[in-house]
Amino acid sequence: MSDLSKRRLKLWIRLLGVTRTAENRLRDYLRVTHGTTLPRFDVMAALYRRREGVTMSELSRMLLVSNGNATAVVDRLEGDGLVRRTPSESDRRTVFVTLTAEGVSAFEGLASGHETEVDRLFAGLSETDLDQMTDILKRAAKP
Amino acid sequence: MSDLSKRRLKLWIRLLGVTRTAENRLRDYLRVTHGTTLPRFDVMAALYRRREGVTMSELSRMLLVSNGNATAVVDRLEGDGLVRRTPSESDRRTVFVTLTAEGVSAFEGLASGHETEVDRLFAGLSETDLDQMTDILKRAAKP
DNA sequence: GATGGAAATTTCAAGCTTGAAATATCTATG
DNA sequence: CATAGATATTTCAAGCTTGAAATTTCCATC
Repeated sequence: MSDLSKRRLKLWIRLLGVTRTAENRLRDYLRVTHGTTLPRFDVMAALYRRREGVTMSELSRMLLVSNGNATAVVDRLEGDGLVRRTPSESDRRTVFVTLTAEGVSAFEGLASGHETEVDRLFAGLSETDLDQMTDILKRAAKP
Repeated sequence: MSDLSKRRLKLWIRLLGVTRTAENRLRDYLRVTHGTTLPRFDVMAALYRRREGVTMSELSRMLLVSNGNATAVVDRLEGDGLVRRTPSESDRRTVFVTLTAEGVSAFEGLASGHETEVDRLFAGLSETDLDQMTDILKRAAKP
Protein backbone atom coordinates (compact mmCIF):
# COMPACT_ATOMS: atom_id res chain seq x y z
CA MET A 1 0.00 0.00 0.00
CA SER A 2 1.38 3.21 -1.30
CA ASP A 3 2.52 6.28 0.51
CA LEU A 4 -0.23 8.22 -1.24
CA SER A 5 -2.85 5.89 0.09
CA LYS A 6 -1.43 6.23 3.60
CA ARG A 7 -1.69 9.97 3.28
CA ARG A 8 -5.25 9.71 2.08
CA LEU A 9 -6.02 7.68 5.16
CA LYS A 10 -4.42 10.27 7.41
CA LEU A 11 -6.43 12.97 5.74
CA TRP A 12 -9.62 11.01 6.27
CA ILE A 13 -8.88 10.62 9.95
CA ARG A 14 -8.23 14.31 10.27
CA LEU A 15 -11.38 15.13 8.35
CA LEU A 16 -13.39 12.93 10.65
CA GLY A 17 -11.84 14.64 13.66
CA VAL A 18 -12.77 18.10 12.44
CA THR A 19 -16.29 16.99 11.57
CA ARG A 20 -16.87 15.36 14.95
CA THR A 21 -15.46 18.32 16.80
CA ALA A 22 -17.75 20.64 14.91
CA GLU A 23 -20.76 18.39 15.41
CA ASN A 24 -20.07 18.13 19.11
CA ARG A 25 -19.94 21.87 19.45
CA LEU A 26 -23.07 22.43 17.40
CA ARG A 27 -24.85 19.76 19.41
CA ASP A 28 -23.86 21.53 22.61
CA TYR A 29 -25.12 24.82 21.28
CA LEU A 30 -28.48 23.37 20.29
CA ARG A 31 -28.93 21.51 23.57
CA VAL A 32 -27.77 24.19 25.98
CA THR A 33 -29.40 27.19 24.39
CA HIS A 34 -32.43 25.64 22.74
CA GLY A 35 -32.99 22.19 24.21
CA THR A 36 -32.97 20.53 20.83
CA THR A 37 -30.76 18.17 18.85
CA LEU A 38 -28.65 18.03 15.73
CA PRO A 39 -30.82 15.56 13.77
CA ARG A 40 -33.89 17.66 14.42
CA PHE A 41 -32.00 20.74 13.32
CA ASP A 42 -30.83 19.02 10.15
CA VAL A 43 -34.35 18.03 9.17
CA MET A 44 -35.71 21.47 9.87
CA ALA A 45 -32.87 23.09 7.92
CA ALA A 46 -33.61 20.90 4.91
CA LEU A 47 -37.29 21.77 5.09
CA TYR A 48 -36.53 25.45 5.54
CA ARG A 49 -34.50 25.49 2.37
CA ARG A 50 -37.24 23.67 0.48
CA ARG A 51 -40.27 25.49 1.80
CA GLU A 52 -42.59 23.95 -0.78
CA GLY A 53 -42.00 20.58 0.92
CA VAL A 54 -40.04 17.43 0.16
CA THR A 55 -40.93 13.78 0.09
CA MET A 56 -39.61 11.42 2.73
CA SER A 57 -37.25 9.90 0.20
CA GLU A 58 -35.90 13.24 -0.90
CA LEU A 59 -35.37 14.15 2.72
CA SER A 60 -33.34 11.06 3.50
CA ARG A 61 -31.31 11.52 0.33
CA MET A 62 -30.62 15.16 1.21
CA LEU A 63 -29.43 14.25 4.68
CA LEU A 64 -27.69 11.04 3.64
CA VAL A 65 -29.55 9.01 6.23
CA SER A 66 -31.75 5.94 5.96
CA ASN A 67 -35.47 6.12 5.29
CA GLY A 68 -36.22 4.67 8.69
CA ASN A 69 -34.23 7.42 10.31
CA ALA A 70 -36.08 10.14 8.44
CA THR A 71 -39.38 8.60 9.46
CA ALA A 72 -38.38 8.55 13.13
CA VAL A 73 -37.16 12.14 13.30
CA VAL A 74 -40.12 13.45 11.30
CA ASP A 75 -42.45 11.52 13.62
CA ARG A 76 -41.06 13.32 16.63
CA LEU A 77 -41.06 16.73 14.98
CA GLU A 78 -44.61 16.14 13.84
CA GLY A 79 -45.56 15.17 17.38
CA ASP A 80 -44.19 18.53 18.51
CA GLY A 81 -46.13 20.39 15.84
CA LEU A 82 -43.05 21.65 14.01
CA VAL A 83 -43.59 19.66 10.86
CA ARG A 84 -46.57 18.45 8.85
CA ARG A 85 -47.09 15.46 6.57
CA THR A 86 -49.30 16.00 3.53
CA PRO A 87 -50.20 13.05 1.32
CA SER A 88 -49.58 13.61 -2.37
CA GLU A 89 -52.67 13.83 -4.54
CA SER A 90 -51.06 12.37 -7.62
CA ASP A 91 -49.23 9.45 -6.01
CA ARG A 92 -50.73 7.80 -2.99
CA ARG A 93 -47.40 6.32 -1.95
CA THR A 94 -45.83 9.71 -1.53
CA VAL A 95 -45.93 12.08 1.42
CA PHE A 96 -44.75 15.66 1.44
CA VAL A 97 -43.19 17.05 4.58
CA THR A 98 -43.21 20.76 5.34
CA LEU A 99 -42.42 22.99 8.27
CA THR A 100 -45.45 24.36 10.05
CA ALA A 101 -45.55 28.07 10.85
CA GLU A 102 -44.37 27.14 14.31
CA GLY A 103 -41.60 25.07 12.75
CA VAL A 104 -40.44 27.96 10.59
CA SER A 105 -40.16 30.32 13.50
CA ALA A 106 -38.56 27.68 15.71
CA PHE A 107 -35.95 27.09 13.03
CA GLU A 108 -35.31 30.78 12.59
CA GLY A 109 -34.68 30.95 16.32
CA LEU A 110 -31.97 28.34 15.97
CA ALA A 111 -30.39 29.25 12.70
CA SER A 112 -28.52 32.43 13.45
CA GLY A 113 -26.89 31.04 16.57
CA HIS A 114 -25.99 27.96 14.60
CA GLU A 115 -24.41 30.09 11.94
CA THR A 116 -22.46 31.97 14.57
CA GLU A 117 -21.11 28.70 15.94
CA VAL A 118 -20.06 27.55 12.49
CA ASP A 119 -18.43 30.88 11.94
CA ARG A 120 -16.48 30.46 15.16
CA LEU A 121 -15.48 26.90 14.32
CA PHE A 122 -14.06 27.92 10.98
CA ALA A 123 -12.86 31.36 11.94
CA GLY A 124 -9.30 30.28 11.16
CA LEU A 125 -10.09 29.91 7.47
CA SER A 126 -9.55 32.75 5.03
CA GLU A 127 -11.41 33.30 1.79
CA THR A 128 -8.64 31.56 -0.07
CA ASP A 129 -8.89 28.61 2.29
CA LEU A 130 -12.61 28.38 1.66
CA ASP A 131 -12.11 28.43 -2.09
CA GLN A 132 -9.39 25.81 -2.02
CA MET A 133 -11.20 23.55 0.33
CA THR A 134 -14.48 23.78 -1.55
CA ASP A 135 -12.63 22.97 -4.72
CA ILE A 136 -10.91 19.97 -3.16
CA LEU A 137 -14.06 18.65 -1.50
CA LYS A 138 -15.81 18.70 -4.85
CA ARG A 139 -13.36 16.08 -6.00
CA ALA A 140 -13.61 13.94 -2.86
CA ALA A 141 -15.94 11.12 -1.94
CA LYS A 142 -18.26 11.32 -4.92
CA PRO A 143 -21.33 9.28 -4.03
CA MET B 1 -24.31 38.14 8.85
CA SER B 2 -21.42 38.52 6.52
CA ASP B 3 -20.74 36.93 3.18
CA LEU B 4 -17.70 35.25 4.68
CA SER B 5 -19.80 33.65 7.37
CA LYS B 6 -22.29 32.44 4.76
CA ARG B 7 -19.42 30.85 2.87
CA ARG B 8 -18.15 29.18 5.99
CA LEU B 9 -21.60 27.72 6.49
CA LYS B 10 -21.65 26.41 2.94
CA LEU B 11 -18.27 24.84 3.44
CA TRP B 12 -19.44 23.18 6.63
CA ILE B 13 -22.43 21.69 4.83
CA ARG B 14 -20.23 20.40 2.08
CA LEU B 15 -17.77 18.99 4.58
CA LEU B 16 -20.57 17.19 6.35
CA GLY B 17 -21.75 15.78 3.05
CA VAL B 18 -18.35 14.38 2.18
CA THR B 19 -17.90 12.93 5.64
CA ARG B 20 -21.30 11.24 5.65
CA THR B 21 -20.80 9.87 2.17
CA ALA B 22 -17.48 8.40 3.19
CA GLU B 23 -18.87 6.99 6.42
CA ASN B 24 -21.76 5.42 4.58
CA ARG B 25 -19.42 3.72 2.18
CA LEU B 26 -17.08 2.51 4.88
CA ARG B 27 -20.04 1.24 6.87
CA ASP B 28 -21.22 -0.71 3.84
CA TYR B 29 -17.79 -2.20 3.35
CA LEU B 30 -17.53 -3.33 6.96
CA ARG B 31 -21.02 -4.76 7.02
CA VAL B 32 -21.05 -6.50 3.66
CA THR B 33 -17.58 -7.98 3.69
CA HIS B 34 -16.99 -8.45 7.42
CA GLY B 35 -20.30 -8.23 9.23
CA THR B 36 -19.11 -5.51 11.56
CA THR B 37 -19.74 -1.84 12.19
CA LEU B 38 -18.00 1.50 12.07
CA PRO B 39 -17.97 2.20 15.82
CA ARG B 40 -16.43 -1.19 16.49
CA PHE B 41 -13.84 -0.54 13.81
CA ASP B 42 -13.02 2.85 15.28
CA VAL B 43 -12.43 1.42 18.73
CA MET B 44 -10.30 -1.41 17.37
CA ALA B 45 -8.28 1.01 15.24
CA ALA B 46 -7.57 3.20 18.25
CA LEU B 47 -6.46 0.18 20.26
CA TYR B 48 -4.37 -1.12 17.39
CA ARG B 49 -2.45 2.12 17.23
CA ARG B 50 -1.92 2.11 20.98
CA ARG B 51 -1.09 -1.52 21.52
CA GLU B 52 0.04 -0.96 25.11
CA GLY B 53 -3.57 -0.10 25.97
CA VAL B 54 -5.55 3.03 26.72
CA THR B 55 -7.88 4.01 29.52
CA MET B 56 -11.60 4.37 28.88
CA SER B 57 -11.29 8.14 29.14
CA GLU B 58 -8.43 8.28 26.67
CA LEU B 59 -10.43 6.15 24.32
CA SER B 60 -13.46 8.40 24.38
CA ARG B 61 -11.25 11.46 23.96
CA MET B 62 -9.48 9.87 21.01
CA LEU B 63 -12.74 9.03 19.29
CA LEU B 64 -14.52 12.22 20.37
CA VAL B 65 -17.43 10.28 21.80
CA SER B 66 -19.00 10.22 25.26
CA ASN B 67 -17.77 7.97 28.04
CA GLY B 68 -21.02 6.08 28.05
CA ASN B 69 -20.60 5.34 24.38
CA ALA B 70 -17.08 4.01 24.84
CA THR B 71 -18.30 1.78 27.66
CA ALA B 72 -21.07 0.33 25.50
CA VAL B 73 -18.92 -0.45 22.47
CA VAL B 74 -16.11 -1.88 24.59
CA ASP B 75 -18.67 -4.02 26.43
CA ARG B 76 -19.77 -5.58 23.19
CA LEU B 77 -16.26 -6.08 21.85
CA GLU B 78 -15.25 -7.61 25.16
CA GLY B 79 -18.22 -9.95 24.97
CA ASP B 80 -16.93 -11.07 21.58
CA GLY B 81 -13.43 -11.63 22.96
CA LEU B 82 -11.83 -8.97 20.77
CA VAL B 83 -10.90 -6.65 23.59
CA ARG B 84 -9.82 -7.02 27.22
CA ARG B 85 -10.20 -4.77 30.26
CA THR B 86 -7.31 -4.73 32.73
CA PRO B 87 -7.65 -2.80 35.97
CA SER B 88 -4.80 -0.42 36.70
CA GLU B 89 -2.59 -1.36 39.62
CA SER B 90 -1.72 2.17 40.57
CA ASP B 91 -5.19 3.72 40.34
CA ARG B 92 -8.19 1.62 41.14
CA ARG B 93 -10.53 3.92 39.25
CA THR B 94 -8.74 3.32 35.98
CA VAL B 95 -9.14 0.49 33.48
CA PHE B 96 -6.86 -0.23 30.56
CA VAL B 97 -8.37 -1.58 27.39
CA THR B 98 -6.32 -3.61 24.92
CA LEU B 99 -6.98 -5.73 21.87
CA THR B 100 -6.77 -9.46 22.48
CA ALA B 101 -4.71 -11.54 20.05
CA GLU B 102 -7.99 -12.39 18.37
CA GLY B 103 -8.81 -8.69 18.26
CA VAL B 104 -5.49 -7.84 16.63
CA SER B 105 -5.94 -10.35 13.86
CA ALA B 106 -9.60 -9.41 13.40
CA PHE B 107 -8.58 -5.80 12.99
CA GLU B 108 -5.83 -6.67 10.55
CA GLY B 109 -8.43 -8.48 8.51
CA LEU B 110 -10.46 -5.29 8.27
CA ALA B 111 -7.79 -2.68 7.95
CA SER B 112 -6.45 -3.19 4.47
CA GLY B 113 -9.88 -3.28 2.87
CA HIS B 114 -10.78 -0.21 4.84
CA GLU B 115 -7.69 1.54 3.54
CA THR B 116 -8.59 0.54 0.00
CA GLU B 117 -12.05 2.05 0.43
CA VAL B 118 -10.61 5.30 1.76
CA ASP B 119 -8.20 5.33 -1.13
CA ARG B 120 -11.08 4.97 -3.54
CA LEU B 121 -13.12 7.66 -1.82
CA PHE B 122 -10.31 10.17 -2.05
CA ALA B 123 -8.82 8.98 -5.30
CA GLY B 124 -9.63 12.34 -6.86
CA LEU B 125 -7.17 14.11 -4.58
CA SER B 126 -3.59 14.72 -5.64
CA GLU B 127 -0.61 15.09 -3.35
CA THR B 128 -0.98 18.84 -3.53
CA ASP B 129 -4.63 18.52 -2.57
CA LEU B 130 -3.71 16.42 0.41
CA ASP B 131 -1.13 18.94 1.55
CA GLN B 132 -3.44 21.89 1.14
CA MET B 133 -6.36 20.23 2.79
CA THR B 134 -4.32 18.97 5.73
CA ASP B 135 -2.97 22.44 6.18
CA ILE B 136 -6.42 23.99 6.10
CA LEU B 137 -7.97 21.40 8.40
CA LYS B 138 -5.28 22.12 10.97
CA ARG B 139 -6.68 25.60 11.24
CA ALA B 140 -10.33 24.52 11.37
CA ALA B 141 -12.52 23.57 14.29
CA LYS B 142 -9.91 23.66 17.01
CA PRO B 143 -11.43 21.84 19.98
C1' DG C 1 -6.24 11.13 59.72
C1' DA C 2 -10.53 13.49 58.03
C1' DT C 3 -12.85 15.48 54.38
C1' DG C 4 -14.36 17.89 50.34
C1' DG C 5 -13.70 18.37 45.65
C1' DA C 6 -11.90 16.24 41.41
C1' DA C 7 -11.40 12.35 38.31
C1' DA C 8 -12.53 7.55 36.11
C1' DT C 9 -15.90 4.63 35.05
C1' DT C 10 -20.49 2.67 34.75
C1' DT C 11 -25.47 2.90 34.55
C1' DC C 12 -29.61 4.36 32.64
C1' DA C 13 -33.35 6.48 29.95
C1' DA C 14 -34.28 8.65 25.87
C1' DG C 15 -33.34 9.58 21.45
C1' DC C 16 -30.79 8.38 17.07
C1' DT C 17 -29.60 5.19 13.27
C1' DT C 18 -29.35 1.35 10.45
C1' DG C 19 -30.88 -2.40 7.50
C1' DA C 20 -34.23 -5.63 6.50
C1' DA C 21 -38.92 -6.84 6.05
C1' DA C 22 -43.66 -5.52 5.36
C1' DT C 23 -47.22 -2.75 3.04
C1' DA C 24 -49.12 -0.09 -0.42
C1' DT C 25 -49.03 1.89 -4.76
C1' DC C 26 -47.43 2.78 -9.33
C1' DT C 27 -45.90 1.61 -14.12
C1' DA C 28 -44.46 -0.90 -18.04
C1' DT C 29 -45.06 -4.85 -20.72
C1' DG C 30 -47.38 -8.68 -22.54
C1' DC D 1 -56.60 -6.27 -18.08
C1' DA D 2 -53.01 -8.92 -15.52
C1' DT D 3 -49.02 -8.87 -13.40
C1' DA D 4 -44.20 -8.43 -12.35
C1' DG D 5 -40.96 -5.42 -11.01
C1' DA D 6 -40.03 -0.85 -9.27
C1' DT D 7 -40.79 2.89 -5.96
C1' DA D 8 -42.38 5.26 -1.45
C1' DT D 9 -43.03 4.74 3.08
C1' DT D 10 -43.37 2.56 7.57
C1' DT D 11 -42.22 -0.83 11.04
C1' DC D 12 -39.16 -3.20 13.88
C1' DA D 13 -35.20 -5.07 16.38
C1' DA D 14 -30.67 -4.28 17.41
C1' DG D 15 -27.07 -1.46 18.00
C1' DC D 16 -25.27 3.36 18.69
C1' DT D 17 -25.03 7.76 21.23
C1' DT D 18 -25.73 11.22 24.45
C1' DG D 19 -25.97 13.47 28.92
C1' DA D 20 -26.94 13.13 33.58
C1' DA D 21 -26.69 10.63 37.79
C1' DA D 22 -24.45 7.25 40.67
C1' DT D 23 -20.31 4.90 42.40
C1' DT D 24 -15.77 4.47 43.54
C1' DT D 25 -11.29 6.13 44.19
C1' DC D 26 -7.86 9.66 44.41
C1' DC D 27 -5.66 13.86 46.17
C1' DA D 28 -5.00 18.27 48.39
C1' DT D 29 -5.70 20.70 52.39
C1' DC D 30 -6.70 20.98 56.85
